[in-house]
Amino acid sequence: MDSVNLKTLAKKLNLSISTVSRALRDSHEISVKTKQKVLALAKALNYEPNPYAGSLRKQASRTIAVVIPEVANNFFSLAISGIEEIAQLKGYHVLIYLTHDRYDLELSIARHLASGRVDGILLSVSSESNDFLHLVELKNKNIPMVFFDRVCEEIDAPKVTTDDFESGYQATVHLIEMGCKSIAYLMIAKNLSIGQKRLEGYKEALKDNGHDFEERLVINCSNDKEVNYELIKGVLAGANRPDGIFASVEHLAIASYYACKDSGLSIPEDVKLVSFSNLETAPLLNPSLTTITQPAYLIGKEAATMLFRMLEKKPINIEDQHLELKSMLFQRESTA
Amino acid sequence: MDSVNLKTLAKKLNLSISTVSRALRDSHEISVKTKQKVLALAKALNYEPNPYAGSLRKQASRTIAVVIPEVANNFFSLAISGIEEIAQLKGYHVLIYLTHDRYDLELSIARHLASGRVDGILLSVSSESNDFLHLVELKNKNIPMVFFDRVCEEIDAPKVTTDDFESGYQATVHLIEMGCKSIAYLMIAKNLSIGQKRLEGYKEALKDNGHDFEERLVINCSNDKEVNYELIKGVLAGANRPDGIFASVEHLAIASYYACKDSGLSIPEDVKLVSFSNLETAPLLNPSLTTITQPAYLIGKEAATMLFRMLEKKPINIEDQHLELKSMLFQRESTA
DNA sequence: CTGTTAGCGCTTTCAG
DNA sequence: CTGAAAGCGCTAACAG
Repeated sequence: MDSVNLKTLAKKLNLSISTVSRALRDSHEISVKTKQKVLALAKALNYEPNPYAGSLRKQASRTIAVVIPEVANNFFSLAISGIEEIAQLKGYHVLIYLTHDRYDLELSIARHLASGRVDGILLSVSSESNDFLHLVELKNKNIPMVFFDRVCEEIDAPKVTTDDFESGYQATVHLIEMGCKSIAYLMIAKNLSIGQKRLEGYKEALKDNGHDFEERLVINCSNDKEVNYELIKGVLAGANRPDGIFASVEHLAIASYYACKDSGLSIPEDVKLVSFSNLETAPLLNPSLTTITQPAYLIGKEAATMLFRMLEKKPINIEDQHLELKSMLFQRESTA
Repeated sequence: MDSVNLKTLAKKLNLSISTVSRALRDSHEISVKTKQKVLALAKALNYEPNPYAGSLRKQASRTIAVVIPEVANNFFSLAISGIEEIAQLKGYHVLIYLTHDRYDLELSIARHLASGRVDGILLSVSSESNDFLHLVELKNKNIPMVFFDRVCEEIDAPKVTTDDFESGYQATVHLIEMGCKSIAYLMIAKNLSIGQKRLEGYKEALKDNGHDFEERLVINCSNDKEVNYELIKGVLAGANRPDGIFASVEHLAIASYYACKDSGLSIPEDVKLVSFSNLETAPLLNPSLTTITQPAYLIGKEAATMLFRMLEKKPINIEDQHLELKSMLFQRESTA
């Protein structure tokens, strides 16, 4: 209860609360002398305005929410870095919410965020969410929202992603160039846009290179790493096993790695592996691994920047409604 | 301005605001009938209480702050996961602040947090901070605070870390057992407790195994990866270059990796490398790398649990004032 | 240039 | 069991 507030300052200076308030906000209708006195005392007493009083009064919290499936994943870690940097620059605070890819959590978080706790939201949808009414509701509350990476196509809001189609295409071409005849595509939860887009790139690349598309080579993976491991092992055990694997996300590459190893297959001799991965060190640690690296940090920054444009009521160009940033094919050595 | 609040509900139900408020908090002095009516309407209208009004009134925000050097680092990502999980369980919100290892940022963040924005703080100090007055001030404000990983020894607050001495010892013994005669220790910014503790373990292990400690083999590294790279290259170029490297943090291992490569030295033939790393995949990707993995997720959980004990005014056992969790030496193959 | 006052949405005495 | 009223700390009309 020793907290110093406007009242404390006002009393000590024999001024009214409003004068002190205005002095601190450097209002032009306060004399320089008074301002100095107020500032001096405020500094001396380490005055820090109560953020919640301000938020209540102004109906704005200078806080944004970042809602993501998980953070123990290089992509999201880097994205958060980018987001936090922009937020700090703008004087905003960042709340983190993890959905663990669970629909129920995403739902309750979304519901809660309608309370006015935040001025804006950066969201990457969870893989379990088929239904997105909760997001529509949020949008209807007029809370600015930007999707990043795992976007919700059905909602009209700015989106920032990688060039998923293009990089799916590149990855596949890469495997074909390495001599693969039969390439498996490991797909992340199939209601995610990224999995779909990358799949389309994969298909197109096959077509353009005279390879037949085979349904059996599209492996629908889940969030359960054990299950995925078994699934991949099954694929590798089959009669006409693939000689190339394209993992659409990092943890599927890891599962593939184990699956190959435990099946007595070596990478890249028996099976060539290319994967999305934001682990910059992966190809360093293992030259035989080709990765597609997303500009995660940049994606975070761009998404945040977009959100702040909305918060500042600045217009957003139509071509920026869906920003697609280029990913990079990272290949340490040619392993022909 | 379409937000539904207590007034809205009260009006529609011909009840007073206070009755509605009490009904929603399930107060025993409200009739079951009224409660049901209120709850029903609240649900129908998607009522969400304004968090800032509550925080202002109750002088408590159900929010904690996590202040860390960076998030694009597996240790902190995992720690955040642990923290967030506990927080969500307790119905708390999590604010993230990154210091980028800069003292000035840590200072201004600490200052701000004295405003009452959060009920408690989880902090990992930045490597640039020699001075910790700002943290003392925070403590004097009686804001519960728990240090994790990079702790501040000088402040009397609960701490959660790994067994840094022990694992420094283990890592060194490991290198000695691999046959190293001359082991370099790459130390992170020297005012960090973790670097010191690990160094002590290193020294002790040398002593216990009849190796002389050489000052020149303790390399004081910085936060600048380029600089570290050059530093390590210099060490490797010297006349009596080390045949073993113990990297006290992950990014120093990566720098070593590059430095060895570019010096024409191979790992582990010429130089054995052991490093702290929370990249579970590192030894998988490269079997020659031995890592010490911290239980990052657990550290986050324990630190958060401790903080909530403080928030709930529960006593903390003296032996828990500094929790040291065991790290694991992760070694894929014996590379003798 | 400064002060008075109302009110943001909520909880919580205090009255009935 | 329900209502009236005060007040958390701050901002912003409105007065002077």
